[in-house]
Amino acid sequence: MKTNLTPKRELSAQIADRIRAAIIDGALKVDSRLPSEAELAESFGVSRPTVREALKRLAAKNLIRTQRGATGGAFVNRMTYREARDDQVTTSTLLLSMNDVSFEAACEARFALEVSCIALACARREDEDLAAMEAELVRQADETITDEAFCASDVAFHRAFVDAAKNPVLSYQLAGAVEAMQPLMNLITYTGRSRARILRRHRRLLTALTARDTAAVHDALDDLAAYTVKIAGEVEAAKAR
Amino acid sequence: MKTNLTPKRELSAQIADRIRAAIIDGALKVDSRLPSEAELAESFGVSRPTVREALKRLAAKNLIRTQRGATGGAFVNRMTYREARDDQVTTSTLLLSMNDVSFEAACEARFALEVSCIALACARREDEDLAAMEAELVRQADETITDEAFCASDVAFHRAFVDAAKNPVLSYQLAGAVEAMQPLMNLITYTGRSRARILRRHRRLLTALTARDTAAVHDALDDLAAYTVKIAGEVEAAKAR
DNA sequence: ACGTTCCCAAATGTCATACAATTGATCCGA
DNA sequence: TCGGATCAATTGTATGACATTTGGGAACGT
Repeated sequence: MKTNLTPKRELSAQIADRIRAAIIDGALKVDSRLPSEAELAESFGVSRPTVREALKRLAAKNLIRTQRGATGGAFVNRMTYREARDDQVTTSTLLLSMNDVSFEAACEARFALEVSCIALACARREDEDLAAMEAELVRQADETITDEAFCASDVAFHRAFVDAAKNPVLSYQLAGAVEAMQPLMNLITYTGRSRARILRRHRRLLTALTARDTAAVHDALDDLAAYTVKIAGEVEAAKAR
Repeated sequence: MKTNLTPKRELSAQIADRIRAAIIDGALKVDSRLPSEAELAESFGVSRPTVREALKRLAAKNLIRTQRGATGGAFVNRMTYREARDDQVTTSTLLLSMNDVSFEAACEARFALEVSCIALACARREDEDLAAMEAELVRQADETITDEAFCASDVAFHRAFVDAAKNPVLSYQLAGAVEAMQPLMNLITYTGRSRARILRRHRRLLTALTARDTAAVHDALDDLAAYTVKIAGEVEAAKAR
């Protein structure tokens, strides 16, 4: 972590890269303390503000946390599923909103990914998973909730389905894909009829999952994907008028 | 973006949050220029180093880019698939390495996710996709390459398969899952026999994709997943001795 | 000997200022 | 008109100082 810094790129970026590399290859272990800012500044031959900029870059990525006081300093942060997921959601959301990805493409990816946990979910789902999904269906049946609340419940329903696969890595990956879609889904106005149809398909999915019937879950998901794209198209057509 | 800053949290973090929120909700559009550091410092009532720490936090997340010179400044960055993917790979890699995720769980998630592009890949694969995969098989057949090179080619083969689905959102999501596994895969020593068996399964997958036979691709993937877990178990058992 | 209080040292957080480096724009001259 | 020197704006870096937080230890009293 001590080779010379080139004057080409920003020093703070190079220093951040060095420290990140040290964390990734295990030279700096979780919860270990980095040298103080003054020591880092001297060892890299730069000023303290430059070191601080480097540390802020790492803090922004949740790689380190800082603590003030006598025994304070910068510590290697244990990456949690929660932090990683939140990060991925905002990144995915921005990616979709900034690159005018078509609703169809995003929707296609989202439902395709969800297919990947069908087999595992059917094999491992427990009563509490079914209960969580059922609770969301109750919410969705309430016709007085807003479109945003309906969408949020939709997302929660699908996340509960994903969690039923009982694989945290899979949950983490899929949470990003599913939640990143929500802003796009929120653009859709849900009529009473479309809500009823979505609810019916959700119900069908839950029933199939309860029966551990992978083929039926697959059908329900495909059906839901097709209907989602369909009403998105209708909304867009209506907006064009 | 101008409400008062509380003295509780670090000022640079609060400022970064404000600007990030402005970007996410669209108040700051892609490629638009932020006020100069001096102007931001004055408008937030803080010093320039503090503003710079905030900007570095945003730069670390690829939300902005900075440019020196007369017409320079900080600009809202268009999030690219490439940047988002690289980010996700390092995050996923750290997540796996720091939380002692079992090889089985990670492997299960990885292959489950790959299943999601079978249908699309079979429907849309073009000759160039097949050629890219074939090229990797040639590399893997070379018995003189290192284990690391073999793993890298393995990853490239699967990425080519994913790309055949012709959905950038899907490619982005799966690239993270597939590439994040590479460090774990690198721990495995590939004997001549296991390489031959992996190669045979890869060949089988490619043949099925060429024929657009979804069921056969599915079988090949399942077979590959099972074999990967099996040799990982053997390697671990060997290490235990 | 024990507990409480107070003070201090170490570290991060913030500020002010200055200078260096870069880069597009402008002006001027041939 | 074109080319080049100059300029001004902006970010990058350095220096030094002070504020704030926080744990630990010394001093003190009981």
